[in-house]
Parts: sequence; structure tokens; C-alpha cells
Amino acid sequence: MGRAPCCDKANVKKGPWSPEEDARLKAYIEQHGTGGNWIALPQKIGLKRCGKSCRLRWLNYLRPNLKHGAFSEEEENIICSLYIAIGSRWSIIAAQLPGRTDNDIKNYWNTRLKKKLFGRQPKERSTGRITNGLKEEATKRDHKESSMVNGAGNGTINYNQYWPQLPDFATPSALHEIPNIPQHGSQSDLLTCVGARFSEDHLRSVFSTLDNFQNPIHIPPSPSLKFDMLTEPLSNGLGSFQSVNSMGCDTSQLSNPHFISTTQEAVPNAWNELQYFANDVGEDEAVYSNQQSSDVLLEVFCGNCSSQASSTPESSYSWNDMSSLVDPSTVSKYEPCRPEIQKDCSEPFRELMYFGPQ
DNA sequence: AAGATAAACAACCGCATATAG
DNA sequence: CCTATATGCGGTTGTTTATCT
Repeated sequence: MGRAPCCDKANVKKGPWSPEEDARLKAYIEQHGTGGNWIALPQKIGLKRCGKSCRLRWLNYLRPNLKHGAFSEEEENIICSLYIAIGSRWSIIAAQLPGRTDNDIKNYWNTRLKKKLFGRQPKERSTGRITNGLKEEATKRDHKESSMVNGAGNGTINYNQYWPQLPDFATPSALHEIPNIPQHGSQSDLLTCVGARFSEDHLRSVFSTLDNFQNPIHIPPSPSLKFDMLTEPLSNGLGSFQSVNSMGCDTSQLSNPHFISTTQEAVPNAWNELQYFANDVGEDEAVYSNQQSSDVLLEVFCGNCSSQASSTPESSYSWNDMSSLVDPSTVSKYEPCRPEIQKDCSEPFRELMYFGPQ
């Protein structure tokens, strides 16, 4: 016997909401609230809608103070940063963007940000490994998209425009020189350790937001994502980065309610992302025009081993750099990272880096 | 101008979790 | 503690709009 349906499907209207339905729902909730029972609400106001549908309509469209329209660059940065850190946990990400809904952010990510972030070209329109005749067309297309997004195009392709710029001196010591960013056990370390690398401006914008979180950033581990989902080489290669504190506190305080566990989510997420692209475009054509995306993947997957492949080796953390930030008892389960495994896990991604813009 | 295709957005569905009885 | 039910979440699908050929 299956689960009882939440409503009588036969007598429930589906599809787009009419202005009348919107008005009725809005007026009722503004006057009476939801009454704590969405299932009963549509009957109370005479709407032939499922309670879940009413709830969704209210949350995503009707409730006050919702922002509609284009996302700002700062919002994009926050979404990217948090997605890298915690994966597709849209409700958590949305909680940090006032006026935005999880559905909004999810759609925005899936339709735009993901493509921008990974610099991916659709297979049938461009292979990404741009050659000769295709190059001009791709240039035109990218120029156009760039213009649409930024409002002005300068005729050149900036493949990294959607990814926060690398700092000129992306070393741990340089990061620590950035004013107003918490130092030891800091958020910059957090984001760096999960593979994010950011410009100083970007770090400031993200951290100012993080520091002003409306809610304490308590992100419980996702039960569906565990290290054992990964292949052994990956899990071993990543074991160094386990858990860090998000608020710049002493990470030994593991009972701190602000504790954040990121890497478990970040790694499978990025891994799935890569698999998705590889499957979609064909492995031999899996091309990242954005080298920093490859860097991020390398760093996410392989931690310090990426330094062997990165063009900016000093930007990667070694385990020693990070050791003060993690829970020793957890980390001990994954150390040491075997050198041969580091090499194995880095190879496929290192290759990807060679196919950037020609 | 019309059809084809892609992009963007809205809504639905099913599962997981929370909670009341 | 157990069960039933409501709620929340994330993935997916459907529809509309924009762009291209």
C-alpha cells in the first residue's frame, strides 16, 4: 500500500495560476496567515488547488519582499561560493539571499550560472575545443552572451569572467594579508579548502555576507552524500579536507553550533558535475574553456596534489597548511594521502586543463 | 514571416524529515 | 516508541518566450 495522496488529484487544478487565484490566496494569507495547515487552506478559500501548490505559489511568487529579475554580481558570487561549498542545497543558499527563493536560485544556477562557471559549450553548437571555422562562430556567440550578461561587450572573450578572478598573489600568506578577513581557521581557508579561489574583492563580498548571515550557518551533513560514494582514490586523496569551522572560530570547538561540514558535499557534487559534462559531451571532448574551473576541480578532488598540475602551484594548500583547521580525529581516518593516489586522481583533470581557449 | 531550437521560468512530483497524537 | 500526516526540499518536467535559420 502506497502513501496516501496529499489531495484529491482528480479535483485539483494544475498548471499556471490565474491572477484571480493569486489574488485570492494572497488576500487570505495576508489576512489570516496560513493557519499552519496548507492542506486545508485551498478548501477554506475555495481554490481547487493542492495545498502544496498553494504553498509553493505563496513562497515562490506571492509572498512580500520577494525579489524578481536579474541577479546581481554579488548574488552570483554568493551562489557560486556556497554551491561549491555545500552543493545543491538550495534552501540554505536561498536563506542567505534575502528576497530570493530556492526555486529561483536553482533555476538560475541550472540555466545560467552552471554554464558560465564551467565555461561549457553545448556539444552540437561548439565542441569547446575550438578550431578554425568554429572558432569565429564561437567567438561571436560568447561575445554576445558576454554582452547580454554584462551589458557591454568589448569584443574579446573573457573565459574567466564568470569565475571570480584569482588574486595575483593567491598564497595563503597573501590571503592572510587581506584586511577584515578572519585569519587563522578562517572562512577564506574554508572556501579555499573546498576548492574555491577568489579575488580579494570577492572574498570581501562573500565574507561580509557570511558574517551577516541571518541564520547561523549550521549545515548538517547530507545523509545521502557520504565519502564511501566516492571512489577510493578520490576519498583518500581528499581525506585531508574534512571539516572546518565556518565562523573563524577555533576548530577544536566541534560542539559549536556553527560547525560546518562541507567537503563531504562538495566533492561528490563536483564529481557529479564533471561526470555530467563528460557524459554529455563525450569524454574526449570534455573541455573546460575556463582553466580556473579545472583548477577548482583539481583542488576539490585532489587537494594538495593539484599543486603539481596547477599553473599557480603556490595557490594550493598542503595538508600542513590546513591541519589547524580540521578535526584531527576525523582526518586521521583518511591520512595519509598516498602519493600514487594523488597522482592517479589528478591525471584525468590535469589533461582537461590543456584544452582551454586557443 | 514562419518554423525550429534554445533558454528561462513556473510548477509538479516524490522522497525525506519533522511532528503531533 | 510508533504511526500517520504535514511540510520542506531538490529534481524534473512542462510551458512560454526569445533567438536563430
